[in-house]
Amino acid sequence: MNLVPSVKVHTSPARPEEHATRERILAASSELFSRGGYAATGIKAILSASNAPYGSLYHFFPGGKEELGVAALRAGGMTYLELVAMIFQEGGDVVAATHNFFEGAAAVVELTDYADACPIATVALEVASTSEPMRAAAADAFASWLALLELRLCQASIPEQIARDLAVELFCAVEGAFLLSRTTRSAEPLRLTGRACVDRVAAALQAATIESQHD
Amino acid sequence: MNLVPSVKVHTSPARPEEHATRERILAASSELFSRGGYAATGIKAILSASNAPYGSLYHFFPGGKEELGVAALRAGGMTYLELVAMIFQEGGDVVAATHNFFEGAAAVVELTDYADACPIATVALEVASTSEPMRAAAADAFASWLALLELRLCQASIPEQIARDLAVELFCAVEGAFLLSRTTRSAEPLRLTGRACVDRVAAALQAATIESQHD
DNA sequence: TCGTCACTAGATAGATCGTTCTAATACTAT
DNA sequence: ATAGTATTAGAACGATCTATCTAGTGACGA
Repeated sequence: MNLVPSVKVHTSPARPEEHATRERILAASSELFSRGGYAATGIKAILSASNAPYGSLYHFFPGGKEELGVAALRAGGMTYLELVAMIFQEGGDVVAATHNFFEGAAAVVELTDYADACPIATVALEVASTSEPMRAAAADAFASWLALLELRLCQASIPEQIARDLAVELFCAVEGAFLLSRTTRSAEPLRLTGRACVDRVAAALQAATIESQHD
Repeated sequence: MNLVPSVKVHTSPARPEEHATRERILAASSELFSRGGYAATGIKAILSASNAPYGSLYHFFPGGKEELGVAALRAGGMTYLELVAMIFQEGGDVVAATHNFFEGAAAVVELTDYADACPIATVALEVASTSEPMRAAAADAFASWLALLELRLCQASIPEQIARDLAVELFCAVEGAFLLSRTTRSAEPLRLTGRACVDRVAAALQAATIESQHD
């Protein structure tokens, strides 16, 4: 008996999320959905982009296109959550992080010819009134971003209630700027609202600091 | 010869935009596109919603669905421009107008069960990278709103450069809040960002007023 | 060695898509 | 009355959509 794993590892189901084909389908879906929307992106386009056959898709996603849409929203939500976590590091400077976030977003939008912005927004608006599972998945993704942002602002000594509101305001500013930037094919709205958001975070931070001196 | 128009007026081509069927198709398109998106809305759904046959659609919109999409974006842009003009009246209080705008939007979103928000945003994100005519139509609509908003802020004695930036910030806040409200099925984001925007307009107004006293 | 299971592969079905087509109807102007 | 134009009406077409189905492959355990 050979206790040592064989030379060829192949697709080992040891780790639950190691299915290469599944990941390829998911990555292609997330990208294509976020760019052209859910309804406009066909199954065939996803399969050819991920080099996978029909069989694999319905093997990994028995629920069909809608299950794939939910999974893609979740994947996009996780990816962006990690991006936010990367930029808004624990104990870091939230003002600088806000600046870096908007600058990074503006750079990405320009580099991708105004195609890649928010991985959720396009689909979220599309399905908000027509697919409850997908709407809920999008809402979960948004909520996870807001929760992390609120946490970081709190950790920067901003009061919880103000931090919560500020997180929503930053989110809305980013999403609105994404919309305007993609539509006008210009990164200026992102940079402009970025500067405004930096000012607001700085003001909230200063207000919180001054307030704490009164104690 | 009868110089007086006959009793029955019928569909008189005297006025260029009097085609009832055309208007019905356009209204249905604008509504359905803005709710479910461009790709997900079929021609048949539009025709049955507007009680019109195929023949009429391709008679009034020879360019097919894409021309209809462009026209719907233009129509939605005009409708919203009139709404902004209604709320931000010339010589009116821009702070109160900002408040009214967000409150009105929140009320509409709630009344329509989170279906009707921005008539442009969903389609704009969908087609930004795939249909240049529609992308341009959406950009034109956005630009017209921003221009009017900037004008009203200027007329309220806010310096032009600040007014321009503030208009973009307000736009982004509204659009982001629309996205979040529709996705989470709650009007709270709209009211929250509304309060923040009111504060910012008030601050810009006060700063402008104080600045003018130095002269 | 054989059976089992996970996955691959793509043909096929049935529905729906956007568009075009012919024909009929209504109204205007002469 | 008649010709001409605008509009209506929906059948029909080819393309494409999502989903299902059968068959085949390769790895692993008994």
